[in-house]
Amino acid sequence: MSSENTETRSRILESTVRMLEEHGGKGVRMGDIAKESGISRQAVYLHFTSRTDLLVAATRYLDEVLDVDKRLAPSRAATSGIERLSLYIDCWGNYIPEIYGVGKALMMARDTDEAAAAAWDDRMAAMRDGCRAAIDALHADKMLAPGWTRPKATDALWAMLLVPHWEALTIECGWSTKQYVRWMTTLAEQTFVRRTGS
Amino acid sequence: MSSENTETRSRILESTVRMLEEHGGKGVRMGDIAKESGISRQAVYLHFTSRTDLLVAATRYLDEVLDVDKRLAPSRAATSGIERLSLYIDCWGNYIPEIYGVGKALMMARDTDEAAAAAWDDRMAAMRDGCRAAIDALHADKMLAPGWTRPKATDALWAMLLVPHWEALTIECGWSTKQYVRWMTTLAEQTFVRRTGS
DNA sequence: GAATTACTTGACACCGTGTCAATTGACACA
DNA sequence: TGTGTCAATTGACACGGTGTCAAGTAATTC
Repeated sequence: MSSENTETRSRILESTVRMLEEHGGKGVRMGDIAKESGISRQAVYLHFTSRTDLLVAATRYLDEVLDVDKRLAPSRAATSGIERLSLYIDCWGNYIPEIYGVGKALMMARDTDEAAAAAWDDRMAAMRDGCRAAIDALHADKMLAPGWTRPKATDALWAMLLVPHWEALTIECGWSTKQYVRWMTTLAEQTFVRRTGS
Repeated sequence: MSSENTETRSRILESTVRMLEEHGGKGVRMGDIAKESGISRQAVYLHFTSRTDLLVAATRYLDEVLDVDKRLAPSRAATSGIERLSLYIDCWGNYIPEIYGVGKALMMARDTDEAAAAAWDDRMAAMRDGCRAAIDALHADKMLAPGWTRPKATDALWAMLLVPHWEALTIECGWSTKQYVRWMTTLAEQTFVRRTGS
């Protein structure tokens, strides 16, 4: 059921993403999604076994639409650690606002639903891999700032890139995505890149 | 009702804090608190109008117990901006683990309860005041790093000190409070304190 | 014309919060 | 000895949202 790819299934996913985006991930119920899809509430359960299942599918769907792999390509192709780091942050910083609605819904579902927690943790683990890769690249260049072990640097980079930090700066403080990306890049570079006395 | 200070009321508050602490703020229901207080569920509602009301009262109660004002005194008495900044971070970093359970519960309640959101925002605004004061002190010393306006620096400091960042580093990554405080202090200093070419 | 598929309708169980009304037991004061 | 009051108890219930179940419908296919 959740593996098929019917027309209706896609409509549900589209509505879900649209509504979550619109409402910042908050207060969107199964019934609302059904209505938006021009379908009965129960029909949604014909395609997704639970709200969490739907949310998880929605993130996957969105990742496909946004072509995450393509977006990450530049960072992966970087020739230096510094470049890799800044391209990764750029990529991530522009990605967050696009997945924020769905992500927020999933983050909130975490509180009560074990499966949602696992799904979100999984995504964050993937993000962490990106951080680790950037730190490793820096290390390979012998450009990792002194005082850091690679795991600790990965922890620190990962933590500063998490969604709530973005949320605070953009949504609460009103920073633009551009400002956010600039600041996180600066912060990461001043933190993790060895200072060469030029 | 919520202003009185009966024996039972205190027992409820104690149980609430204890249970939230124990369970990391998750999955503690009104009935659980009642049971823990040796009281019926309804009796809790005799002292607190709602779960949110109870949570808010619990944070206040905890602040009293922890004597927050006293803890903040050293930072307030600092004679330089740098000192103020680092003492504030030290204070905050040691405070978070003690209020984490209650804070987490309040943060989670935010999602569905307007009043909880307001209460938490209020606390975060207070924390922000501390940040602003530290940045202002730095500025007064002409030690605020170039490139920062005071509001932007306040935003950035505030955001990096938010609970989810602490949560990621300590709970998810396993850093100790000491490590967290050291790192946040370093991070804040390297970010906001002007570098004097010594 | 019978079976299959996708969907609808409506009822219902479960959970946790919050409300209500009737009752109990203790203490106070007269 | 009663009367009033106060804190708390008991049990029932409403509400909102998720998830389940069973019966029915309408279109497609063989």
